[in-house]
Amino acid sequence: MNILIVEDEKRLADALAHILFEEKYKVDVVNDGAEGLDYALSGIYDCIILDIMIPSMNGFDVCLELRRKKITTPVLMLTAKDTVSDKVKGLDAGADDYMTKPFSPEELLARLRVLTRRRGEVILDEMSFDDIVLHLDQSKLSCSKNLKSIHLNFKECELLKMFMSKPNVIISKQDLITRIWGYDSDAGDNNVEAYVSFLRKKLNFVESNVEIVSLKKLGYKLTTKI
Amino acid sequence: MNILIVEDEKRLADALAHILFEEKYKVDVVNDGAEGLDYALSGIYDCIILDIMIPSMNGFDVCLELRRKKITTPVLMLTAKDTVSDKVKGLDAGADDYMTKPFSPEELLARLRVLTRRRGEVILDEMSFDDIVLHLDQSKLSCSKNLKSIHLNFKECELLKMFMSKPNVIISKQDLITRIWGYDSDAGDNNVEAYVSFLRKKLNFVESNVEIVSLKKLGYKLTTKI
DNA sequence: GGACATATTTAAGCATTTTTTAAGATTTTT
DNA sequence: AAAAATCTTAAAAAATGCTTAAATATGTCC
Repeated sequence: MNILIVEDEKRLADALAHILFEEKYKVDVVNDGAEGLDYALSGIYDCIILDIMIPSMNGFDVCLELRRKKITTPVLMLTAKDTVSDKVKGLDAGADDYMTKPFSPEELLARLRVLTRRRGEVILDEMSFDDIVLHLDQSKLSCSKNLKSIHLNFKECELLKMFMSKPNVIISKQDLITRIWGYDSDAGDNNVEAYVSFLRKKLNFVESNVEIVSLKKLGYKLTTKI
Repeated sequence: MNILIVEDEKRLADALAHILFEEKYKVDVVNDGAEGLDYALSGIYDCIILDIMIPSMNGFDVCLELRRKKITTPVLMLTAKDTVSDKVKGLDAGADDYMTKPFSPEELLARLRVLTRRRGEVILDEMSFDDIVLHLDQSKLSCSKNLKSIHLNFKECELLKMFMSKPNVIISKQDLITRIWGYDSDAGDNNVEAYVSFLRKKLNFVESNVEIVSLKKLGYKLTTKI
């Protein structure tokens, strides 16, 4: 899970990053509005925590511009501006939630969970596609036809999660690397290839009807056989 | 826009209903948890405003049960319970937002707009012209008349993208080379010709009404036959 | 701290697909 | 009809991807 923090108060930003890191999020921190917009436009984040009063471009405008460019990444505004009219302005600029400082870390984490969970897979910590079910809480892949199941390790699980969140859509290796290994990792295509190979073996083991198809130069997609 | 209010304080419920009615929402009001769950299970609402301390079944349980039954209608919890742990409990029970009483109607309306505007709606990554559709997220060309479709490889896709972004306009081979092969590549006209030939074969395969016409010495353009 | 299990990365050889090349056929222009 | 441009295709070359096994790294238990 990748989070972008756009916040110019360094101490707060660091504290936030630390809290999120403890919760296993991957975190990028940026101290300036225009730069934040740049990062956010990459579309690789699962959520953006956005301050309003920041250098070079304010949070409202960053958010408006993001939405204008069709980036739908959830935005949580976190700011000292606590009047009702600021809240309305922020939410109407396209933010998905609005919290005022000082804030409770517990509440922030809960609201972050809301923004990063997908509709429909709220309580049951699992995703499904065709005949496979990915049990996120147990790191387990199973096939609903024959009830076979097998344990996935962390990276396999992340990878399958990405595929299952966009079935039938091509996802590039670079996307997978930045989302799973991190944008600054030195993992290469072969890392992805190796893990895809592991996953295929496990899809095979549970005798699923689902497969990972590769498209040269483009990436991979999850589809059903036949 | 249909809103369900589950709230046992009649006066508050009425006031809320009135505010929402003014904003052109259609509103149903229910005063009891179990009944609220029943209504909510219908799935017809665009948002549910849910109190926690209500007769017969509390709001947390209503929400949990809704999610367990795969109802993804957005839930906004509106309650006097204002501790952080209540907020966390509510949000983790599947609520999408949590407001405490007393509340500002303006803020409530803004948060309601957030929940009812369609976020995360799939942005179709595709272009179309006449009867063909280029699915960029699947690298696939299809014909809307007969639903035939065929996979395109990387360069074919780039090429067709260029043509479709400027239908009926002549694009020179040199332009195509610099855009697709790169300004410093040593690809020649024949490379373009070969790929145009591949694309024509595929346009043919899907029985499209669209063709790539070549104009000697000038380049190519995408047009409709007949 | 060491021994073990598990997870991740790396590397190499092989398989497959894409891309380029080139040569003969076809079309258009002069 | 000759010349130039373009089309089409096969097959050669290059790039990309697959799959392993072995090498590292990480974590856990005693």
